[in-house]
Amino acid sequence: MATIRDVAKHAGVSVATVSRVLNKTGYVHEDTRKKIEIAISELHYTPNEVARSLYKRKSRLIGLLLPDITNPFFPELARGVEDEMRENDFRIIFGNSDENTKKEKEYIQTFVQNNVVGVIASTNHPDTDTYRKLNIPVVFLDRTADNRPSVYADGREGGRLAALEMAARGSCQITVMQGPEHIRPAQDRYQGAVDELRKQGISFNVIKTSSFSFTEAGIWAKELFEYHPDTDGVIASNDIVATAVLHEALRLGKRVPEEVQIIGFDDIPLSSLLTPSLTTIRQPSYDMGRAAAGLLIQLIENENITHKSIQMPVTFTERDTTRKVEKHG
Amino acid sequence: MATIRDVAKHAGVSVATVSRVLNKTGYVHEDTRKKIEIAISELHYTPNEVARSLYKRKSRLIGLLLPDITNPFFPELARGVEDEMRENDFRIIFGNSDENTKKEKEYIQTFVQNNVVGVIASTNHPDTDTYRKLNIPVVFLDRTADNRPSVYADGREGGRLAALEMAARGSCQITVMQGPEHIRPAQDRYQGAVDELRKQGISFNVIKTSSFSFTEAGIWAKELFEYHPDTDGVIASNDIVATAVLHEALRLGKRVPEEVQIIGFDDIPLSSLLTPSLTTIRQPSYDMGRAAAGLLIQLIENENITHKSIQMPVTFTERDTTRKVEKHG
DNA sequence: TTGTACGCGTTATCAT
DNA sequence: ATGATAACGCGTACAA
Repeated sequence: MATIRDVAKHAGVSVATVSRVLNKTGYVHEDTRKKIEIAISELHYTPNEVARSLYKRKSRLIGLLLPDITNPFFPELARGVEDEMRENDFRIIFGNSDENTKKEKEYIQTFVQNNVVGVIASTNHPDTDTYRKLNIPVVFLDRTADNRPSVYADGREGGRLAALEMAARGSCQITVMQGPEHIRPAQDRYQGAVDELRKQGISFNVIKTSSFSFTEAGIWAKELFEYHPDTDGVIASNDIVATAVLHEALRLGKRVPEEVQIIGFDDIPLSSLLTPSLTTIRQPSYDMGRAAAGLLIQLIENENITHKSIQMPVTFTERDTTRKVEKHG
Repeated sequence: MATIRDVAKHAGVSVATVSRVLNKTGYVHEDTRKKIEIAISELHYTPNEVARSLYKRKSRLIGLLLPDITNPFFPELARGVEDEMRENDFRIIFGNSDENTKKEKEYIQTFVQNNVVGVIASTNHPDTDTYRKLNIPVVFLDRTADNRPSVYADGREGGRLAALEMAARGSCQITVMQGPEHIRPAQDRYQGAVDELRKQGISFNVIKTSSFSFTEAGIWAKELFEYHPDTDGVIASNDIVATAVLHEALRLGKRVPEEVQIIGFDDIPLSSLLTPSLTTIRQPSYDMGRAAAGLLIQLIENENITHKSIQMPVTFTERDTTRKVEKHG
């Protein structure tokens, strides 16, 4: 790899001058600029980001920490982050935390060791030293932290919407699936749904689920129809669980949506390809990723910005696991 | 952030000695080691990876370039790569190429600028200067390159298997979906299926598809049943397309697998949750990711290794979009 | 066993 | 308008 020195020698100037044209800083004669540009292209020179980063004590790298890219909700987020970052010439060091505090810490540490200029994290423990003592900007994505920049969807409203629409479509033996306790957005959804159901005086059952994994989803689904066989409406904690519930309902010979209605949460890409296609509360995941990246960039470029958070709207996305209804409301 | 100098001062020794204990190199008295270790932990010192990388001209970073993390096949690969890399203390700079040569080039360039020690790439153009002129190890993942280290599944055998099993289950009006022309593994599968079908003297139709995107998959599916309404067996180019075909078949009131059998390719996580669940040719994606990472690490640590490639086995994964059959063969 | 000093490739300051 | 040079934080000869 050619260095700035090689370029300088090749062009017959000093490294300082080369540096000036590279960074468009200070004055440099048009002719020498030309010479230098020629030298650069002849030697295929590209600046060493590492040396740059060492001197300036900041890189063009950001850290992205997600629970598990294998969960279909996260690739959308990641892609949003990536696109926005790429357009602004930032690159991403990526890690999966598995919601494991130790892994989180390790990743955050190596992020810092690599001089990242900012971090986007989806964590259940934003209020720990791991993040609090970080002296670079952090944006929390999907999971919120009070008083810290974050981007998340309105889970409560989502839960409310799900309950509202399900009730409007005539289910009266509703089972609400309560997502993992340690995942705040899951609890928000749950609360939103429960509040609305109570408000409407509709009785309901609850099934607790402790993860969002594909393999376990099937278990909760079985449990649901075993404990509450008369269920005629399921508000699932997310689309993965909803998919498992749909699968199980059909396996049991129940007609969907005639006998059982199902509403998911997230709107992952495959939801629309299921049969029947899944009615769900949509989160704008890709846009959330982009928004988080945009916010982080602001924070990076403008230290003293008011710590703002962005709550994204959710939308009831009607498909075929719910019955049609006349315009209501 | 504390530097090695701070530690040295704090411990009353020189930076060289501190460096020695950090890297476990050379001799250092037990007592001074103790002092230094105390200083390190008191100052919460962690070495600056950037300075290290600059000096050694190599980092602990590798570049991972995938077409699109939003395609459900890739998260598995990525996760495999990540797990193996993390266990070996490497971190990952990640990018999506969208199979776009320009983005690829840009990413590879910044990978180099950041001193990555190796690259894992899933590209359709491995035989370009972008990769050929790279003087760090590269492993091609999923997409092969002749004579260069790569990890990929046996697509041809997969196609053959699909045709074999479909024929054994009595479909005789088979439609084969031919994946995107520029994606080699897609063509391998296709060829494998076609060869077997020809060998068995079974007639078949072909539907060409030019992408693996969710949105377009539905279009090919519609096309399929429009052009070849008498199809009683579909060999899809991957699980996404298969899912769309299943969706469309059911929408048209066809019974699956009684009237139409469907076999996908990949075995993405949701395949088993569809109703009926999808029979498919499984690629061990996660293991492929791990294998690629493992191979890359070997290449990094041992320059002069014989350029080996790893072909992973595919397996017929029988579920409910194909009919049951007595043990055959 | 430990310390001094140089170099990794840049940028920025200060002369010229 | 341009050049010499001191940092940035670390690792390693070489000297002590």
